[in-house]
Amino acid sequence: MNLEEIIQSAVTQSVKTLYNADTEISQIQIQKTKKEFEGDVTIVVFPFVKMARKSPEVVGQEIGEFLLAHYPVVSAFNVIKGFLNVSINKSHWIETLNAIHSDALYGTVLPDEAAGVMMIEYSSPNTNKPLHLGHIRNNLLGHSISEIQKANGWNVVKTNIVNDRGIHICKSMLAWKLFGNGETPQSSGLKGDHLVGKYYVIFDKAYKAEIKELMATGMSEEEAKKNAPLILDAQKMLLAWENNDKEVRQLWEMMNGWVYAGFDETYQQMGVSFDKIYYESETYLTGKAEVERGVDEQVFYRRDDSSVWADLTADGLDEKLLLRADGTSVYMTQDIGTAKLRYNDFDIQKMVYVVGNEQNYHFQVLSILLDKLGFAWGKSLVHFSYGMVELPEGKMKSREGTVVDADDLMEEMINTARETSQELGKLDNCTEEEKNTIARMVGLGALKYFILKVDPRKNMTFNPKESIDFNGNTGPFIQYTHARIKSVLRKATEQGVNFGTIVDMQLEISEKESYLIQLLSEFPTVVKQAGEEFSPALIANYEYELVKEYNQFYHDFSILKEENEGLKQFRLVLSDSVAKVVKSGMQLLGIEVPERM
RNA sequence: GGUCUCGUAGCUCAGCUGGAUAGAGCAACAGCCUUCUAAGCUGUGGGUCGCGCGUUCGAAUCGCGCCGGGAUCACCA
Repeated sequence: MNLEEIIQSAVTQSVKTLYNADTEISQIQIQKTKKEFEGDVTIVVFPFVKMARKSPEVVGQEIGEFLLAHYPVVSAFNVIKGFLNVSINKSHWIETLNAIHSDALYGTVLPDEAAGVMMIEYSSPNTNKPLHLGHIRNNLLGHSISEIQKANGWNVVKTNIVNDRGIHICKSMLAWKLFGNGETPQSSGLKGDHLVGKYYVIFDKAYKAEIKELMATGMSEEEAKKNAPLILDAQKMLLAWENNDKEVRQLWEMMNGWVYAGFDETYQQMGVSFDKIYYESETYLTGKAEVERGVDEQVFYRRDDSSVWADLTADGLDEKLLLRADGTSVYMTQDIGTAKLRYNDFDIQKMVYVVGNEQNYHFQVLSILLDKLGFAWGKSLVHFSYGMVELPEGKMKSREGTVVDADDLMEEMINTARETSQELGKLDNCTEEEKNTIARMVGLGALKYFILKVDPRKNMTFNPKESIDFNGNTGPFIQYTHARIKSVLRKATEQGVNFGTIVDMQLEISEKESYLIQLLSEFPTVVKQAGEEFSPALIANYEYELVKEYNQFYHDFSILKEENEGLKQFRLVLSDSVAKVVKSGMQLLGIEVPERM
């Protein structure tokens, strides 16, 4: 029984004995005592006032006395207004710390035989341009959520669907063919995805110029857009691709190859990975076949022009196109095909799509369609819908060149971390290699924490002019605390100090110390909640609070210089436990923590 | 226009399954390194929780209505 359960049953018993009334669990509200009051946990007494027919103060007093008399974990209490503040026996906290310290996997649940597969799709890039800040949020959330669900006992399969076909990639291909002069990543030194992105931009410029020219001859904008030679050529190329034209396919494979090499580098730097990657070029045909099956089974219908539709009016939605009249597939078709392949490949119990909130409607529809097609998890698929990353001026726009490039940003962060370390002279005794490793950890830690600490559902603002902080509520602050603790533990080892289980349950520990244990004891609940709510932000904010408290403790108390041997060992165990929870919490965020910094 | 979503300090964000005087960080100002890492600690100032009504012993939190921002309602992905 954990503390909350103990208190719950204690309160139930008190109310029964004192007022002869039954209480439901939901009526017993237990919260952490606010800092300005004495005590560890607070019981809200208002719900019992009616049963007792006495004032809140009296009820609080009576329950408090009962608890104190009958439950040894309770060491004191006070009542303020309708709040019963209860102090918990120090020995309970020491026992709790011992339990935490001896549990190597503290806070995480290993998947057992019965645990199902949770497939998590994230990243899902197009192959026509490099990754940007929006993708960073997606990737970090996807990776973190995967780690969190693993910690909650799921067998997680991380997946990625690469949108490698379609008109967008043909645009880059065409521009490269026309204007590229055979440029390659090798010849130019450009990262493959950036090189392809460059030609996507070149296409767009040339295309716009053509539109302008056509409009000068009196054509309307709409017509010009449809009739510009470049777009017509791109469409021709797409058709050739679909018809397996050898030359087009070769060019496509070459340029996509460049992009994948580039993406791999970015993913590696970001620290994200996938267990299974799908490509739309390999799934869209399956999608078409599934849609045809839907027609056969009469869950979809075909119109006179031979386009295929799903009628979702019964579900309160519209009719949705699934195949065009010319038989080509749309976005939805591909997602159905991908789902089918995944269904065949894995025994999926829960499917999670990490995709921006602009696609809420799409996933609402997809869920219904998959359900109609008989996928067990269709109805319960999770669209982990996250908000956009915006600039102070609003949305990032590639046309206006305000897109924040993922590679650039990461590099910038790492450089800043390196400079900061240098200024502070922190790593003077380290090798170049160690310095680089730490700069990378810290720079990326700052970026990742900055993004993950905010509620994923909300839009967030990134100001490129203000660099991401390294002080305060930041990743480096948390990493720094870990490094600090590790430093103390190293010194303890050097001095031959051993610390393990605390045997003296009567140690005089401070409020700050017992509060730290209380915080540590919340970690498993936070991990569970983060899993249920799909929120890395809960972990991030928890980590911050823990570390903030620890730093106060660190400032106010001596550890190695403490003369009382029992206390010294207690503080080492406490510090070690904080470091452990900091590390595993950060690991759930995909952030590494250094031994020194 | 329909649907969804957000609005908390100058800025970035917590708190939202109703509970005490609404919290952090940044920025500003004032302190703390002969002591385990000062990327730290302490203090000061800073709020009509968008507005109004309702439910309640109690509302930033729940409901309704406004106002303001965003998303979406494609034979785009």
